[in-house]
Amino acid sequence: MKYRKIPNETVRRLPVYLRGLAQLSQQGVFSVSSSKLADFVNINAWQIRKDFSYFGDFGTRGVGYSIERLSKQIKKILRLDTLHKAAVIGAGNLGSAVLAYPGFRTYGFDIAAAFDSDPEKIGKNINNIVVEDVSRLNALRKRQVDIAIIAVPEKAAQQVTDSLVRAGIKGILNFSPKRISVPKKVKVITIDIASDLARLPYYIPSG
Amino acid sequence: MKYRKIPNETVRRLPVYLRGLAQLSQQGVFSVSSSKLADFVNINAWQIRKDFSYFGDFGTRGVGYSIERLSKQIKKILRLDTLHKAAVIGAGNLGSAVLAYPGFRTYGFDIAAAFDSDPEKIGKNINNIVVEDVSRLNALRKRQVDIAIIAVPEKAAQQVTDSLVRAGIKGILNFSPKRISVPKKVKVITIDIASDLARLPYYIPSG
DNA sequence: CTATGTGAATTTATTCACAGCA
DNA sequence: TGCTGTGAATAAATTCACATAG
Repeated sequence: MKYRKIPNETVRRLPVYLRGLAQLSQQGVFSVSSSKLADFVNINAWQIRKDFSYFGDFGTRGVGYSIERLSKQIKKILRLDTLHKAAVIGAGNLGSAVLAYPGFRTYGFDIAAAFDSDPEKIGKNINNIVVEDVSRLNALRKRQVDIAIIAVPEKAAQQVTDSLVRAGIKGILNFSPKRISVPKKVKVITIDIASDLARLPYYIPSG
Repeated sequence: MKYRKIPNETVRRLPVYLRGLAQLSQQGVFSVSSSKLADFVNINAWQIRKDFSYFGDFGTRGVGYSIERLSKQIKKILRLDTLHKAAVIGAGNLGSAVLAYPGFRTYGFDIAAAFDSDPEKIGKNINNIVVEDVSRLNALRKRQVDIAIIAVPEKAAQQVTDSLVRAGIKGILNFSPKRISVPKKVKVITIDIASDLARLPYYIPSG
């Protein structure tokens, strides 16, 4: 293997592989070929092999990949081998859903705190987490939280973002459709639910 | 303009333009140039012009684009000019959040029904919609619902999908991380929240 | 003989640079 | 002059095909 820039699309697929491997592992399987994994996660076998090849030789020719070894490698690449603490900002419907969402455990995240500005919500216990006042966001640095999930109304998004940046947050999962500005050292990944829904009709044959 | 295949990525951006235009319109603006819109939605001006050029000549040289005209065109392309009724399957945390999500109105969707299998939830009123028994999914065809949003636990996803397909659903927004199989006439767009969170640490400098 | 790993070919998407119209 | 629309150039990602290792 020699060095090549890793495509963004490859990085996007790695978590999918990781989850597939976790499921296979739970089924008691120890080894898998690229074509088996392909069926399982619905991505072509050659794509899988190409993706892995950017990082090194993970498999054994004629045999396949060791699920444990491969999972460890992917976790390492994605930096999921160290614990990441995350905070949820906004304890409304979406924020509560995120707090209760079981899917994050798979990747080893610790959802460690929740914040809101509404006095009605502050102090409430959601899924074993007590909602704190959003004015205390600056304490996140000392609590070693480096990831934030923004689930606040659109108009509050930028202000919250600014506070998060000041609190030393390094990565943001943003559910607000509003573009948010951050210094370039901070990585933002946006999930724009309404836009995704909005392109569905395009693919639906009319009539 | 001459015919060219429309890139998927272009389709992905159209809803973003549409929302930007709606916001500008609300600010009382009637006309916008590609570079103004570029600032607003955070996409390059040349990208915007190229995207529009796939569909025809929307602008006026030297002037820019009429916001009303352009919005209408994009809605037509995305088939958002006809009403689409959508149903939410799963009235848990995520489903409830979706039911209450204000962002769909922007694109003219009518969230018309909600379903769950849990007797505790059936009959509950969430955001003015009464949760129905999931066994009644087959009535969706006659109610002219053509889009479904799946917010059920992973293990129920495929079964629910099969029912939806039988009920004549044409498009699915899928929040379940499990791959779901559908006949190819049905379009699925998946939002995989956990995977998106999982690639954040990759972009965060270690240490 | 099987399944990986990877150059090369192809396809897709982005970026540029500027001709052409208002 | 200002801003669109678009070929051509570049870059990125996917797909192929096969040499190579176990």
